[in-house]
Amino acid sequence: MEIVTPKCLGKREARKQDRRAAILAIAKRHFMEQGYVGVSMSAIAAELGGSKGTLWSYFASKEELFDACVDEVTREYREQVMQLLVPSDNLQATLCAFIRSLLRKVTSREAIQLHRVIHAEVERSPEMGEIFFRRGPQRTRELLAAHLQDAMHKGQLRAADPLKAAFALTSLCMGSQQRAMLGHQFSDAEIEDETDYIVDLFLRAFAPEPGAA
Amino acid sequence: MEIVTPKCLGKREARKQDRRAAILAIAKRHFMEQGYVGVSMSAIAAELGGSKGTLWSYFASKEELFDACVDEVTREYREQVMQLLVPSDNLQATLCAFIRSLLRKVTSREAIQLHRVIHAEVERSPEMGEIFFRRGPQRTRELLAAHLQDAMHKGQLRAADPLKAAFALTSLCMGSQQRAMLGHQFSDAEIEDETDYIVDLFLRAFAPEPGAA
DNA sequence: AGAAAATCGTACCCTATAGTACGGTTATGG
DNA sequence: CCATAACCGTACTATAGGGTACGATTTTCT
Repeated sequence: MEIVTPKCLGKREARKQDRRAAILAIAKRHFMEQGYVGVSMSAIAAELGGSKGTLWSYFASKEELFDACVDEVTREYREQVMQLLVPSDNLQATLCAFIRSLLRKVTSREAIQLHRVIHAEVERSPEMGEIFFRRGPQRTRELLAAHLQDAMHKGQLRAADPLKAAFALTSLCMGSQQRAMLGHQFSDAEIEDETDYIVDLFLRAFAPEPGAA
Repeated sequence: MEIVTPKCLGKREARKQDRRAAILAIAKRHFMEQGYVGVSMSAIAAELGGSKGTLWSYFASKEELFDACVDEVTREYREQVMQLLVPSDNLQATLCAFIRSLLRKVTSREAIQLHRVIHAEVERSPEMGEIFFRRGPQRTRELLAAHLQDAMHKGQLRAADPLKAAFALTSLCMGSQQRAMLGHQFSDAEIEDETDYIVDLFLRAFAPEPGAA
């Protein structure tokens, strides 16, 4: 039976996995750069180097390949965004670092492309949007919320619903994302300015109330 | 009869304009609902009722027709959004009314579809995004900024760059738009809550400073 | 009425592209 | 060493869709 054999794969199996990964990598790049309709299976097969029959032996249709790509890209994206929050003892510094990273991330070319593709796909399968939202932006906000709640307990911020506060803080970055999605390229200086502005605004809005202990 | 015919067009010209408008109306609906690639010229011609030749006699290509549609839709959209700010003597009430309308607008089905289509088109013609941004969201912000500047002069808000403040206020609505673009349907109650939350947050962040005159 | 413009219906061309078929070839495993 | 699974190359099918051609017909202008 040998269930616990993580890798006692023969060369056959190994090669198949490599091949599948190679196909996914190529397809991912193409789909993210040119969208679903902009990419032909023939083009992918051509770059892959083999014959079209081989490609179809791994993915039975264009849709199946595309779905696999979206799965992987969203997973990677989420994992990257989740790492942006690095706690420190200074609240303002923590928030600045987080917002700076988040702004960089959401205005990056790859994020723009991913959002574009996702948005286009929500039409075809509406549940995908909800899935993406819950596993992407929502998780980030939950993580951030936990941190804000800490700060609230410490009296660094006024008491409030931490999830809504996190939603507000990240929403403040969405204006920039909108501009990015409409073609604007942000410079480092712009990111820096925007970061400071957002954090300052947030800290004012959630400043501890004078009367509180 | 001659009811002050602003345009002494013969029936020929009149009919041509009607026809053109009819084509645009049909094409607009199709493009907004199914995107550029999702619509075939044959389908538009079929719904129009005539022959394909006629369609091509009005618009020389699919791209030309599409561009005309985007022009019109963005113009309508902008005009509608520009009317959302109705000044009153109560700042909070004014902002609430504006934000409520804006949230409703940016989460509406038609706005979502428009943004989707625009986003998809930025790839093909990057300058379109910039044009849309300047004539759409940016104009709204300028209008709002003028109003905020008034409030700042009156001491209802602390002195600050009004355009950046307007950008922040509208950014706060973008989180909701993101959710809408990912498929979430907002209820009236959600809009109401979100409105109150955003305006409260904004007013806290831009509260007049204690030391000021 | 008669010329001119627009329209119609329909058949057609051309290209792109998803997906298939198949016979020959190479690598893998036992 | 041989059976077999994967692979290759290439040619092929089928369909969709943008765009054209053209003769017949209707509508409008003068």
